[in-house]
Amino acid sequence: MRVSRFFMPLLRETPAEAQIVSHRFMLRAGLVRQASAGIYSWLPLGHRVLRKIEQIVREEQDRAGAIELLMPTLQSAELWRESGRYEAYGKEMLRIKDRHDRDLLYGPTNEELITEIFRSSVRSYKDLPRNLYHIQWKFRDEIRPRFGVMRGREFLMKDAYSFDVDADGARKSYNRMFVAYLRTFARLGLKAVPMKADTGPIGGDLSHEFIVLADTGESQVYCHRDLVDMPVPENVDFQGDLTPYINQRTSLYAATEEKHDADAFAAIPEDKRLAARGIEVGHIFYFGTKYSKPMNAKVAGPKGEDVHVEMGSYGIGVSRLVGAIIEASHDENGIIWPESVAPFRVGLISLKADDPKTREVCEDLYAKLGAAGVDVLYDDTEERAGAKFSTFDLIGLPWQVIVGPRGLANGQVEVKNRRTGERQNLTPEAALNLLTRGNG
RNA sequence: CGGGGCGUAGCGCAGUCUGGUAGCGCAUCUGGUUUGGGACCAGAGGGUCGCGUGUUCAAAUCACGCCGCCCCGACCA
Repeated sequence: MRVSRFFMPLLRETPAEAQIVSHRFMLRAGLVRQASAGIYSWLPLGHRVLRKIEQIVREEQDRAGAIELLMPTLQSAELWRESGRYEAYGKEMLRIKDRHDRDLLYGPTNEELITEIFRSSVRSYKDLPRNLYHIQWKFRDEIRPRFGVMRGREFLMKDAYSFDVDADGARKSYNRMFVAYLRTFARLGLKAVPMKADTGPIGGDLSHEFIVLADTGESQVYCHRDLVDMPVPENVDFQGDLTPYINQRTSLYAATEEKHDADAFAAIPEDKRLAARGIEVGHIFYFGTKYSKPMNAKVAGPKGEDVHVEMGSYGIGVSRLVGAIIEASHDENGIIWPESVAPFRVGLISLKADDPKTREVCEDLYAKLGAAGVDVLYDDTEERAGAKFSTFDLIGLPWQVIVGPRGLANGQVEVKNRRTGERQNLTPEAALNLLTRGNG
């Protein structure tokens, strides 16, 4: 993509409403624009990041055996009356009437709808287990939206729902999501710690929140320090026994404030105690028959008896993750994207767009990087060099290739790593080689 | 929803107390000089002062009502 043809409205000054660093950078770098309180338009740069996160989430859900579908944003109130939550949910739920005066709602979550889909189609325990998920916009009419996309009213969420014939199976489904989440957050460049959590209005007796540690986090959390850098399971057999991965983590203390046990925390060796702020990026629940009973979701068991299915639900805040990643990865100059979610992998900066030699080298690199499958944002404008440097540091692409007459006099371009600040002077061929390595 | 604050050009703000017909910086456009870390000079464009009602010869400024947004608290992926 050429900057001269892209749509990337940057702000040089920070809008007054942005209080935390991720919100400031998201506005300044042109990732989002607020449409109204807690509701955002995603501009091209932000949209690319959102899609990349979504894709990683999708791949790890699929790997763990979950199956994607797509449910609507608007739901009929009828189903919610069945579960009793139409009354219970309160003002957080946005209620709408259609032209026939029928009650609709903008879904804050989808347990009722997925249960309806399941109960109308599945009859036998032989069709279990199943885990169905979708990635869809949700709306919760927060009393006070804040922190940009971290606490919006409209947000993109991955929510999965598991169905099992018994509690033992449900526990296995829960464990599969637990491990899938560890892998997902690691791929997003985050250190997320699973913590014992409050189940809230969704209910149930087994629940973990996945917390990214950040000073601006909304939750107070307590855990054993070793959990933070614990390596992520590789080459997982999701059909096999996952309990060792779970036990490894749940045997160490980790809890959010609601579930905090001061005595258990004090039992941790002092140098391993960690009390910190955190951002909740995922939440998994096992809630048994909470919805299958009132909504009568049953299958025939092995002996021909009717059993209410055992369910769990598993959320990841996709749009919130954009903010969380920035909170966890930035410096004073701007965002530092992990390679896996960067809107472009490489920024190609022409320092003198009207110099024939500079342009020739840039165009050649742009074409060859593109041909090698590398996402490149090529600044071909006639802006001044300093402005371009500031822009690219702000938008945080992992690599910058800086091309100008001064370097080309020695046959070299400069490759800068955004995270480390490390610079190398290389021939254009060597730069190309470096940036296409390991990029299929 | 309770408490506090803000709404004036795309962004950041001054002007409001003490009414007199709107200004600064950045951004934008034109011309010129520049050109490796947010250039300089000259000129230009851009504002129903959030909306409505009222007071007044006259309202960004005063009064009342409404709307929007932000911050602190209780709730949440």
